[in-house]
Amino acid sequence: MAKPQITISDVASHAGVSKGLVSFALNGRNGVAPQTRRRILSVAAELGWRPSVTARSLSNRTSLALGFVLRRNPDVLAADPFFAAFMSGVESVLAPRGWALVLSMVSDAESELQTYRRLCADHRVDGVFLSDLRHDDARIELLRAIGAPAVTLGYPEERGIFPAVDLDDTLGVTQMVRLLVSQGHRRIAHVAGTQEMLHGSRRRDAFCSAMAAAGLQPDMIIGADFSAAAGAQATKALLDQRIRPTAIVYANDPMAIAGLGVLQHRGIRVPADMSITGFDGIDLGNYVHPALTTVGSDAHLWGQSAAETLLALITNHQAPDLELPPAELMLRSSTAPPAPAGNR
Amino acid sequence: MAKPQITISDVASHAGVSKGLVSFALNGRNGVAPQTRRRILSVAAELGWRPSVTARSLSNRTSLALGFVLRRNPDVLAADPFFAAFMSGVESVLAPRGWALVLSMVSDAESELQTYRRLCADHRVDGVFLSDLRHDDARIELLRAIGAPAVTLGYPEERGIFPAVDLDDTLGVTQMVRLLVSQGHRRIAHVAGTQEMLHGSRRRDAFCSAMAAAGLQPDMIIGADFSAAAGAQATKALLDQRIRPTAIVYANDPMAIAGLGVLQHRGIRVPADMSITGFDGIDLGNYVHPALTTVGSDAHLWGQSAAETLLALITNHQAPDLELPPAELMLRSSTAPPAPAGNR
DNA sequence: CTGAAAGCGCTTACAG
DNA sequence: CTGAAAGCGCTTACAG
Repeated sequence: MAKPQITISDVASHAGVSKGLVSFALNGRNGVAPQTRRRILSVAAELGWRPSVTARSLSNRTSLALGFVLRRNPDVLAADPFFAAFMSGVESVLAPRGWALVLSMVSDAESELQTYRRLCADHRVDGVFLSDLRHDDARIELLRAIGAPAVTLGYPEERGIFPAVDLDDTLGVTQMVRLLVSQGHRRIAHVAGTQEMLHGSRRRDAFCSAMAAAGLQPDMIIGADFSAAAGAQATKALLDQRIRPTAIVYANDPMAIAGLGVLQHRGIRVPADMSITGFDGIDLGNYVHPALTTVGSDAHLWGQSAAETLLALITNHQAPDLELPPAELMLRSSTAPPAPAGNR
Repeated sequence: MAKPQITISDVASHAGVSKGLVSFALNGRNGVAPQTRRRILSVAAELGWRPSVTARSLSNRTSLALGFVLRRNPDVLAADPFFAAFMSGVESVLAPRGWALVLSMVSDAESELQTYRRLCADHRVDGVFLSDLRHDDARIELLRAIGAPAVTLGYPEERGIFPAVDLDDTLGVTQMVRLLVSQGHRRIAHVAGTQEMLHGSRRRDAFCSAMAAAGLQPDMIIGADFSAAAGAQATKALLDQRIRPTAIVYANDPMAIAGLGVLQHRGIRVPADMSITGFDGIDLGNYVHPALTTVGSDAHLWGQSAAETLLALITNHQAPDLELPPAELMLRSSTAPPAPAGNR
């Protein structure tokens, strides 16, 4: 990190021009003779000049970095495949352009807001990603007030403030219910995710609608929080009811896998005695037995699109909403027609 | 991100001193009368002054940020609980001090080196974490040449270049083997992790030593790469051998969970017919059936300690190696004495 | 099309 | 103990 750093002045003197011109050439601004520009650029390349990000930031009030702050229980996060894939998508657009990703992990709402505030006030980032949208999400108002560019993953309650990159997850729930209904299930339960989160309540609502559409009562819904522990708990509660469901639609895969563990523990065969479905399409779901039927979304693409949208917003001061292909049903082996009534 | 930013000059004029003095007061350098310092600090607080990170970086050649570059298959990463917990540990020391974490995800060795080089050359970070150490790890030499402060997770092959924060994982393997042996197992297999990685080969070596110590041949070792897919594959290979093991020690939890799926699929009862053990202590392991006996390490503490060590290295230009408490055996339900011979 | 100069907001010798 | 000034490495009006 020492190294006799070569600067714009070196390039300027070697090329026999002023620093200003070098800067113009570098940034592709017009007002530089094509020939001069070429000369400058080649000198810069020869010298191996890397313009200082810091110096540029100071003049520009720009940082060439994007921010991501994650408020999550580490256990839930660890089991969640979303972020690794999402971030590799983000990186795939940032790296080639020389941008960086600043990541923060926080545990509560207060430090989450604090972190966004700090990141922006310190000009550490030029824009931020907003994930895990919640009802009455305080982050939206904060960032609007600060005037920070942001992109939301999915639509927030109030649209139009920031561009959204959306990937529909309700269709998957609907398809799941239809699948189960078509297999003959009538008593279908739902183990819901955190209801403060938009995607938690959205999946639950989609479940209710789909049930209603099939003429069924969505009366077996248990609240959980996306964690494996809660998934197991909810499953036990469901099994202890007087009337058991014949199928369970979980709001994410880790809860489904934990539920599967409970079912196996109680000697309930999946899918013969009970059908289950997950949500997210995590890799491990492919390898449990039976392989988990789930809904998979392309998190890598999501990250890529969100990064592109945010970059566009930063440079153009506006960017359109983007609708990604909806999450797809991944039919595997964890559902089957319900056992004949006598078998229960 | 607009906001009429208040600067050191504002503070200086309000306090009736020069910018230099404000800077001295802020940075706790001596040469400032205690009373003056107090006045300056209180004016700064009143005005709500946040010294510009960028400006400071430019003068200082310092960035107040640490770098983490991750080279991983997103699928493997997603199933790995390590990084979420590790990073929350890192964050817990960075955030209070106003430092940030710059995260990169890359897929191959070349872009990994490239990323380290860029991060350091651009002064985007003041130091970096080195995880997933490999044999002949090119990153070590690169960072040594650059002169970048770095801390390694675990000891690299050549010690003493950078401080290491180590958490022994061989003891856990040894205990695992001893446990199985004490339960009567003799044919114990190992599904190994990526051998280019130090922790992959280290766990394998520990397995061999422990077997040898028990007077057993470590002749049932299958190579895998820490992914669930490879874990399933390896398990099938093991089952297709003429002589089957009675227990399988997996190098990580996702492989063990995938292996469990294969065993269940083939109707092999765990632990009655086959004992299995994992490694890492991921949350989900608690909820599969049977709950996975594994070895758990405190990744949060690891992150915290690594961050502290790296910060110390940056400010003091040296920091001692740190040895964390070894990973602990988490005894759950996936092992039992082998079935009587006739039962196979 | 090009140059000289001021400015971004800090830090740090150098004088006093 | 304190002030005035130069410097970090860029960018950007402003002149020509």
